[in-house]
Amino acid sequence: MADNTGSNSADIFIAKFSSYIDLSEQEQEVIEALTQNSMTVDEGQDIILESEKSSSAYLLQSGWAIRYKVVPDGGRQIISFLLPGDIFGFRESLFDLSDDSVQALTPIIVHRLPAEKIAEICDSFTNLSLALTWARAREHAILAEQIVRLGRRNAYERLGHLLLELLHRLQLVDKAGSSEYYLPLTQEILADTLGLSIVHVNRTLRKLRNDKMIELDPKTRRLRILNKEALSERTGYDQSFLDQLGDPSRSPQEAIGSD
Amino acid sequence: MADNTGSNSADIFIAKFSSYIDLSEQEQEVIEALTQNSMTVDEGQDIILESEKSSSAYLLQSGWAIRYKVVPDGGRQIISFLLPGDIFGFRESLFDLSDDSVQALTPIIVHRLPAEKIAEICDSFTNLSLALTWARAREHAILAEQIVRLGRRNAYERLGHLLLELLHRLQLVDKAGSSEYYLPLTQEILADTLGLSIVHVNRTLRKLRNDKMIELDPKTRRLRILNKEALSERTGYDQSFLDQLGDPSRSPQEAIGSD
DNA sequence: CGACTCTTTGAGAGGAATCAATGAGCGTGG
DNA sequence: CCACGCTCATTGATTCCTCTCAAAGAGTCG
Repeated sequence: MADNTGSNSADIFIAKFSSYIDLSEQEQEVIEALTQNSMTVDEGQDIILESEKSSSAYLLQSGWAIRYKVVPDGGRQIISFLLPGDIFGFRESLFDLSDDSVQALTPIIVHRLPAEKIAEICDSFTNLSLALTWARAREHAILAEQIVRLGRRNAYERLGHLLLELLHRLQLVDKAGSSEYYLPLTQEILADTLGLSIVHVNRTLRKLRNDKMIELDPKTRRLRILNKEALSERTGYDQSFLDQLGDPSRSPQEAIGSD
Repeated sequence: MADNTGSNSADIFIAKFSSYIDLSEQEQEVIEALTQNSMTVDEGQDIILESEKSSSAYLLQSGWAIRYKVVPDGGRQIISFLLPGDIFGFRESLFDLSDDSVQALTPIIVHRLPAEKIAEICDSFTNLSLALTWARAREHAILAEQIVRLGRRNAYERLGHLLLELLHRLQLVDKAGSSEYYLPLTQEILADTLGLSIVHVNRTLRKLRNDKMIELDPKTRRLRILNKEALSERTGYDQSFLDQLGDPSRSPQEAIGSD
């Protein structure tokens, strides 16, 4: 799935689904058809607003986005990150319940999918319907992990755990090296994700650096995890929770290509 | 728990789905057929174990259960509560990823549904497939709320907010009065749900009592919320998040995603 | 009447928030 | 070209929310 010459924008989705489900030629063509017309959204722009009922689903081709909610006192809680290859909005597109908002963290490219289209496709192609169900299950597992992180871990563990999860998820779509990746998050975003204050995120990040767990240059935004084993151990990160969500037949290492 | 006269064990599920989706006579009969053979699980027993791959889904007829995960240090985080009318295990039944466990908090009655059966039904009955999708969306909204609760609220708000959510969810299945219900939770369960210590839950509960927000008798386990408006205001509880999940006035769009 | 489990209280420790202020990098306009 | 304004990262000082340790009621069960 190298994204060089002759590569297709559908590849990332096909590769992702194929890791779990066998798609027929025809089904792959359907995905290709869906990813022909892309739209871009600027950094900071909302794609789905909390109250607005959207009737589309989206395939995220590139860039990072967040799903978030605002609390009465003005605070914000980030529910989850959306990374390349992720699908979002399909739940809201069915019922009028987009209870949370989605915002681009970087410029992103998405493919919009009208609700009718999804319904149509799911009716005709069993495996695509299954792929959608799988994507939902995956999302659920990620949310459950986020709940554990917030409920039962301290700041140090939360941060380290999140950074490991992101490494892992990015590797599944070839967007990370074996232990480093581009992390386009400000400390404020991290704070709103982990239920911490910005100040405390800053201090905890320093601790991680002092402990030689990570290297992070605020300029380049390049994050390197120096000791995955130690950090996983220290933060209670269980790789298997995402392994299940990737390719069961091959080891995760194989999926890591150059980036 | 089971109502006697002429009422049917399928009623709770039919009523729940009907609040959002119009089921045909035939579809209602399918549900009735599914709820004929029930099994009971004792308090404290696990229904789905973390590692064990279960290939069934379950309809929860009566009683309370929790979905939880254990962390390396021995702690436990409760992901969500399962109340009468809820469905669980259907995600795990499709893929081998039951990443969390389910345990009965009270004696419960469930109806087991083999995975093949689900697939079969979803293929044949569009609305039942839609109902399942709806149940998943509902669950997602509840998890998102839990994330906000853990990430951006203090102990007082977390507790009050949870008690309001439970009141609301129980009302949707006729298991609560206008402002009171049976709460079969120990303070330890509350602590593991809200990411707090038992001691702090105890103190916060007392504060809620002192503030005349609630009445709770540890003996009878009867909870009464004395001032819903004040408590909602104080804890940032937004009733609409669940209203959307049970309000019959909204119409669903098209069918999607058979499984 | 012990052995449990669950609740309740007290005291002290500590993790994380808040308040406050400085520095660094960047784009824009005078 | 440099100053001003903006966002983001950093650090110090102080406060406080929540945890941990400890121990004592209270209800239940055999």
